[in-house]
Amino acid sequence: MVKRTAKGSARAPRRTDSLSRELIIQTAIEILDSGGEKALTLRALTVRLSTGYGAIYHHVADKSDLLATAADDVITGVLSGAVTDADPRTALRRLALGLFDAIDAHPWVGAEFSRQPWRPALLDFYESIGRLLDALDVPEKARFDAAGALVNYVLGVAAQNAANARRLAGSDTDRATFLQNAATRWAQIDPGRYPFVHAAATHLGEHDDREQFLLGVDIFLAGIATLR
Amino acid sequence: MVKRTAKGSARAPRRTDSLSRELIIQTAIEILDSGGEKALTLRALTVRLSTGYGAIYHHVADKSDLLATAADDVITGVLSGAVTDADPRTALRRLALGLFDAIDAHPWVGAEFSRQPWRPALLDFYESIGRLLDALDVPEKARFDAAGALVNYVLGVAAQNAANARRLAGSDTDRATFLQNAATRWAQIDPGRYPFVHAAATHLGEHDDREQFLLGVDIFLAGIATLR
DNA sequence: ACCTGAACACCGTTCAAGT
DNA sequence: ACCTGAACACCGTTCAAGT
Repeated sequence: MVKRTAKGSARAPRRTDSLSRELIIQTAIEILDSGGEKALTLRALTVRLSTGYGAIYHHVADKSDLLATAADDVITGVLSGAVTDADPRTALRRLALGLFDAIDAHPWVGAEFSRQPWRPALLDFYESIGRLLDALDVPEKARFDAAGALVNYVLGVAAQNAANARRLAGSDTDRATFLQNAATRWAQIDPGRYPFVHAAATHLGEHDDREQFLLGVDIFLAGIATLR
Repeated sequence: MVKRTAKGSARAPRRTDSLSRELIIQTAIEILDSGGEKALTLRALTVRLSTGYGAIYHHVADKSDLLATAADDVITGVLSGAVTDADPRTALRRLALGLFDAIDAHPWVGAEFSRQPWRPALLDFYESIGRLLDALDVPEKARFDAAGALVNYVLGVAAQNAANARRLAGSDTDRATFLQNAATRWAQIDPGRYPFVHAAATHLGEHDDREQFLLGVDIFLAGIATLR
């Protein structure tokens, strides 16, 4: 016997969509995207969903479950869109760039996967890398280690992006002035003791994170070619 | 007028070394090494040093200052010991391995530097890398990006080591059974859909983190050689 | 089954008060 | 100057109680 909604029409019928795991996770993603990892608190979630703590814990094991699932959700679509019909080198670059862009747009995802690189959501990523290395004639044993190294590189960049985003979210300076500050600080470094670091400060202002990332991937691919 | 210590001899003269920034940081390092990042709380520090909160905040700005300085302290000696008289390739491998071993011994240091890769304590590291790339005839512009990529790789591995250590510290399973569990979980992955990942599970048990790290460095150096 | 919200056991940090 | 420790403003998580 389903009860009729006897009081459903009192007041403006506040949408009746009850709480669900999916809704909680989507809301968490919104909070994370707009305010960063620090902004996602259970309190913030209860307010945004106008519910209580217990309601959330009924659908979600704990906060780390919430964060991990949110990260999975963001990354899943990105990786499924990867096309692998191009030549292996191009496909690998595309794959790495796809992950870079997704993490660049959602830095908290980078922090999460750098903590938990073995999440099932990354399975397709590993599998694609492995197959592409195969296509590049990398021997089986080396393929495993090479894939690991490449993933470490990608997630290393991811973690740094996340750290940068956290720093920017904390202060009220924007990216440009942040880089400016960093550049001037680096420029003050003693050129006698640290000639390379001092010279590097020159390039800091004009450098593009995405391009630098891609150059790293290229170095990697060139190195992998020697394993054949 | 310096007061004479009139009551200094009452009871066993409990060593008179008063609190200092250095003592606080050394104690923090001990706590971090034995219990991981989670174990370092202000409470734990006050107990271990038998003092109050204010005493600590008198010598240290806040907890992140404490963590950063502790990480600096651990890494400083390691990098100053690096010898650079070997051929550049060997020296680079040695440098990377030195950082790997230090972070392997103190995983929380890896987490910290992956969050703050521009700490002054890493200056010598960057400088050495830059000079060695110079010795390898890498053009100046590419040298900057190549150094960044290499650092990203090293710190990416560092972050993963830290994450693994955190996971092991949390559970009561040791490293061997942890790898065992991971291997069996990976082996259950559908070999039809994920042939590479499934095959990789075979190597998981016999693989050595340090060796895999070094192979990554070698791939990198081989790739860098093509930039000449 | 699904939800509420007070309560609990923690955090880092501050600050009036002591010596 | 250096230290004490109660107090504050937060956390994540639990759980008796409601529907």
